[in-house]
Amino acid sequence: MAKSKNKNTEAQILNAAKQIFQTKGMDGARMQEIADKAGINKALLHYYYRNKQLLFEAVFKNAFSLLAPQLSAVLNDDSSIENKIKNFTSNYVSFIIKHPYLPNFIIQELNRNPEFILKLKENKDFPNLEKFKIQLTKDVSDGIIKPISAEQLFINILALNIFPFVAKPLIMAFTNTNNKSYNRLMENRKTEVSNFIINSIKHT
Amino acid sequence: MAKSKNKNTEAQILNAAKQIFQTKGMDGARMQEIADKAGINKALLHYYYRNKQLLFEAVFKNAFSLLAPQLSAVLNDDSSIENKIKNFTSNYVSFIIKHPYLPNFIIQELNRNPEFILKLKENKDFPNLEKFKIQLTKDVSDGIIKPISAEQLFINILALNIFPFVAKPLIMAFTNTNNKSYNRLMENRKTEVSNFIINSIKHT
DNA sequence: AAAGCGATTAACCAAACAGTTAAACTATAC
DNA sequence: GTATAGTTTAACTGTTTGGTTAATCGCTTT
Repeated sequence: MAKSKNKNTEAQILNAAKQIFQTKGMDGARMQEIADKAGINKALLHYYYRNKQLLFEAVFKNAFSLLAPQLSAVLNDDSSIENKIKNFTSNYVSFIIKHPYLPNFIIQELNRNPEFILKLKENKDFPNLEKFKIQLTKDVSDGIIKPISAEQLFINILALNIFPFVAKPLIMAFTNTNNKSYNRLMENRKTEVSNFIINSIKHT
Repeated sequence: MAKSKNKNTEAQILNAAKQIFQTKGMDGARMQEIADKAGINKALLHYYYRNKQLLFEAVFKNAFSLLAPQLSAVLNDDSSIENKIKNFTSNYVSFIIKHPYLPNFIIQELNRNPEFILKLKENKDFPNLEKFKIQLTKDVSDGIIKPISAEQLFINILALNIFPFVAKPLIMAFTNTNNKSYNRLMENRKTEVSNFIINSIKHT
């Protein structure tokens, strides 16, 4: 515990920073608290990451790089629209359990600083709707799926999956659930949501 | 401008505080900035609201008291489920245009401090699902609506309506839209979303 | 063994910040 | 007009915070 130092310090910092930033946000986070959680001196934070802003950006980019592949997977694999929706919906809940603060963190910080996303868009792995759009247009003209724009459908998929986690405290209050029963609700959504979407768009 | 003082000072403070807190959050807001926006001395803030926390709570409760009736209206009026969904969906967009930062503010601050909602739940105007639940159960057993739990349907309605505003910067990036074209998308959702929901739940 | 060098620390600094104080201003009542 | 009470301000205070500095530690090289 005392001797395992040096090269993994950077990772320990990033990990501690992740926890603090994701729960408290940029403004609520304290460099001292991050240092404490990493078990190091505060000056060492500045040694590895010059200042708070750079440390924050490292955390943010790392967080986004976890979320983006989840979305790109839906948009770019070769299965049917129906399967894409089913897979994404069931996978997303499992993903969130591993990273409960992530979507809220990303949304909150992008609202605080919307220009930030421009940097992310330059990345070639940034989720892109083109393929999904072509596939959907074809399914619509083939009469498999009722007319709907790719953008609207994509927004609906994201909304139905992500929102319940982002607005968890609010929804818990409205539905009078505790943590346990809320998780049961979310577990049910793995199939509930995809059925809801497919019911809506599939031609009968 | 110089002489209209005294009794409306409190309102001016609350209004300035609203703008600052709702855009920057509790942690990002500065008492000095609120005082500047209200055009008064910082000490006067503490004269009317003893400290930052109390000023924040006044703003938060005020914000929530604007949102809650929007939801209670859907849940408690006497029209059909279908009409409720239609009305809420078209009204909500208009509501947001007047209060663009409101849903995000509430969600963000409740995540920061989930116990806060307990105070709000004591209020008798707090949105309640009971009536909606009874109505939906009846419609389901009458074969008008496909089986779905009131909680899940309610979550879906909220998600589809609120999420696009909460996650605006993110969705703008994914859909490659600017402010103008994004607003057009939102405008379309006034009918798009209610059709999407009704298509999904209505028995054919 | 000592020179060299990256990693780590304790102590420090200046700016930012929430909150306080005591005085000044303003209106109304006597 | 002056006493009174509520309102507003300038100046101040104590603390928190991001960031810096200079010294020390520990490892490798020679």
